[in-house]
Amino acid sequence: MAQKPSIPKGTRDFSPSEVQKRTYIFDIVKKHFQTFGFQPIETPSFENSETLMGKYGDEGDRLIFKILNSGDFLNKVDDATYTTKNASLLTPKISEKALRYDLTVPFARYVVMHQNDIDFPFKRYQIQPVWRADRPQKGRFREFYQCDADVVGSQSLLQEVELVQLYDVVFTSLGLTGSTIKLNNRKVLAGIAEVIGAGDRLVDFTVALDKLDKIGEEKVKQEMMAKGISEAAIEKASPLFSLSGSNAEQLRALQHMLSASETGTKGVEELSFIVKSIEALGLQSARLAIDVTLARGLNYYTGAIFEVSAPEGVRMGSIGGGGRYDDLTGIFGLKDVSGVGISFGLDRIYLVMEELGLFPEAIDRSLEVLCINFGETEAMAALKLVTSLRAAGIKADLYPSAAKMQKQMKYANNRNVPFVILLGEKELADGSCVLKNMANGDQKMIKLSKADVIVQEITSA
RNA sequence: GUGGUUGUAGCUCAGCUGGUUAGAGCGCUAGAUUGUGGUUCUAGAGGUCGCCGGUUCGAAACCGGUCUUCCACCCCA
Repeated sequence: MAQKPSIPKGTRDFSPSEVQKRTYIFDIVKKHFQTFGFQPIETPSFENSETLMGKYGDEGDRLIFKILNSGDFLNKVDDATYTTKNASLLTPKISEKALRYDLTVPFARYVVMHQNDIDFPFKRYQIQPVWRADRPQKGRFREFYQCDADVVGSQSLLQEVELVQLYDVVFTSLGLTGSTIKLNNRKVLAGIAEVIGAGDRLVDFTVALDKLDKIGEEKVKQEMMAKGISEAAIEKASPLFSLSGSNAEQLRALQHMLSASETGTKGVEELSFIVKSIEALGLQSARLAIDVTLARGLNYYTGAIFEVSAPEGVRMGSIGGGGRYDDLTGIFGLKDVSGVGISFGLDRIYLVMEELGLFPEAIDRSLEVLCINFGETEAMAALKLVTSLRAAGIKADLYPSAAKMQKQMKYANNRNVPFVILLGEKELADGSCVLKNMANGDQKMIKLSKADVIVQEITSA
């Protein structure tokens, strides 16, 4: 007896209607990337391990899927290394390649390798799957698509402004109105840490601060304390916990608080520029909100930080994020190339849209008309008709065998086909066919010579 | 990586403190209906109870392991 097949945890199969819906999202996103002047690139599914390892922190290294070397790979390991059973020592000896963990690091590698062929500023977009050996949860998979748009080679803050616009346009097009684009700046965070005297604890400070909306003020303070941040420093930072009001009000408060910090002041200026520009330009449906508690990975961001949260009432983590990184290509030896990018969490966007019922109803209409098969001679005539309908761009098909009519009709019904054509002995005799509207049951007799009338009926429905 | 949770028919799930041949709804197949689907009625097919091992006269149920699902943490899209 064959074993029941299965797929690895955290991976998914996509059925026809799911693929259709995903394609719908992809197409909208791509369309807007292109209207903003971004160009597509693709990179390999797997990279050399050195390219990826150490770029995402220890946690990241653990989550990278390593690919075992081919051949008799254990033979090449010396006994000493082998017997230590130390994964971090042994892994580099038996694995030289790893699956892509995100699109940003491979992109940095790409820019460095192709720097002579690229005209800067380079605006590229990339939509490809990435893999993480994470433990799956809702909206969290081990294989998922990332969808990034980055600009490298320009320090202008106008790029940040445009990326906010891009988020707005894409989410509006998808019908995901009412999403909030949260904005922060790494320099502001650094400034705060500096002013309160916890400059050396920047990462611990921001990681804790990032959890404010989730675990509350008290627990954040506890966590900061546990990480060794002094009580006095936490006391100085406490105005942050109750920072509220409009973007302008928050900016004023930050400006005041950070006046002693050069970095912090610079950060506030950058935030102000983006906020004012967006106010002047206007957004279609999204809201831009300053959120000083927004931290994100922190690993390579140096300026603006973005994060998009799903519309109110949907339980889902962020559906997009990004930021400014001043020295991403530096790790591969190319200095002074500033970049800024955003990412769309397509799998999560899909889940949110499904939950809110935002996909167009006709999206999985894979067939617009089905011809019933009445037998050899009728089928020939039907196929001729189907051919001309297809030439006119109609998704048409002929049932392949002269099965019972009930069966054929049921098939049409299950496939959600809006029209059925009946071309049997009677119709063939006077050169016509019957076009049946499956939604209301109406039937029309139409001459076979007038295929354009049939096309008209189908497309206008 | 830590703690918890889930797994029974194609799908959604019942199945009592262990006790005959494991059930329902939906779906599927066939018929009522020899040129008409979505409604109705009738009949039928379909399950080594996730997998491996253990306890027991007897396990879907109890125990151990493993895989999977979902959740919280870590981290993140």
